[in-house]
Amino acid sequence: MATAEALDHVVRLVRDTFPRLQAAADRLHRHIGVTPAMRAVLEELLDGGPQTVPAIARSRSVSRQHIQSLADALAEAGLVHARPNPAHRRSPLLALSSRGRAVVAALRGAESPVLAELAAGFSADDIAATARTLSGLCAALDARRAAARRS
Amino acid sequence: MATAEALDHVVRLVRDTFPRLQAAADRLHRHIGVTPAMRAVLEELLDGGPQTVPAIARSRSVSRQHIQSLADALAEAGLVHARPNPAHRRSPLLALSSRGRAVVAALRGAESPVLAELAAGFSADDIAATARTLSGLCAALDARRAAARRS
DNA sequence: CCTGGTTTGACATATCCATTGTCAATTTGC
DNA sequence: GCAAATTGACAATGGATATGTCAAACCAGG
Repeated sequence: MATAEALDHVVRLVRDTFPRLQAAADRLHRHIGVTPAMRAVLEELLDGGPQTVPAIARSRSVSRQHIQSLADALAEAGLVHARPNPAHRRSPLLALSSRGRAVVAALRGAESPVLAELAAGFSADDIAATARTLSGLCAALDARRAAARRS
Repeated sequence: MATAEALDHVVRLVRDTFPRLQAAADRLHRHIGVTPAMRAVLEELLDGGPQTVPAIARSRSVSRQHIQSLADALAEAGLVHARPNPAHRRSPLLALSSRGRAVVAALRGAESPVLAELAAGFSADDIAATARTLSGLCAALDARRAAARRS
């Protein structure tokens, strides 16, 4: 079992790492004309198929209003389109357009050599342990948050 | 050596984890009256001793203007004070006030039981591997950024 | 059916993090 | 000393995200 101090260290590292990742990805996104948040929506649609705005918001634990504004921007840019939702007249399903698919592919393609270069510096075991830790941490934080919300 | 795919997974987890950590910390900070970014400055001063605004900005790789505005707010709140800098007349050293020290202590004290609870869910080895990975990742990203800036 | 609670879209407002740019004062390295 | 880098002060901007409100649509229980 880990100590609180060690976990604290990890928490701080996550906070340090995040803005660096954002900065590294930023030029790329700007160049292609999407923001990182928009990209996250595109990837959600790619991985999870067509979904409604509230469904995406729930899956990312953010407000539906925020996703709505991203979705509006993506629709205006022609990267997603709304298709009628048989299950709900007012809430259309968002689906990637072919341009949207191309944008995700372009982003991933541009990143993959960088990731490969960075990956060379790490052992597969450490990376696997990191993934375990972070996904566990996400789950634990979600559970706490749900508990807090109920009370 | 790790694969690009595995590292990509970790990158996405960092992006998922970060806002959850922010949200978890937020109520606490709001309650005490500092923002997470202000807290980071306070901790930098606690760990690194009195420093100038540009020094803090460099250590966190953010713009000095941003740190300046946080420092101004902290000074107004009485959590830090400027003391004359023997090495630079225009650029004072920021130091924690006793109230600032108390605020950091209060934040840490409030967090530590939560951290301990969360830490129980992880093995010490995984946490150590995670810390290694993230600090390596930060260093690699800093190096890339420095290289990009020079060119 | 119909009525009440829940979900949704649309719109407005606010907060925080962080950047970039500019100017004048200062410091520093040659 | 003088040119180049550093610094503080101010301004503008942008992005991620949260809340709050209202009206339309949906769903489930009588």
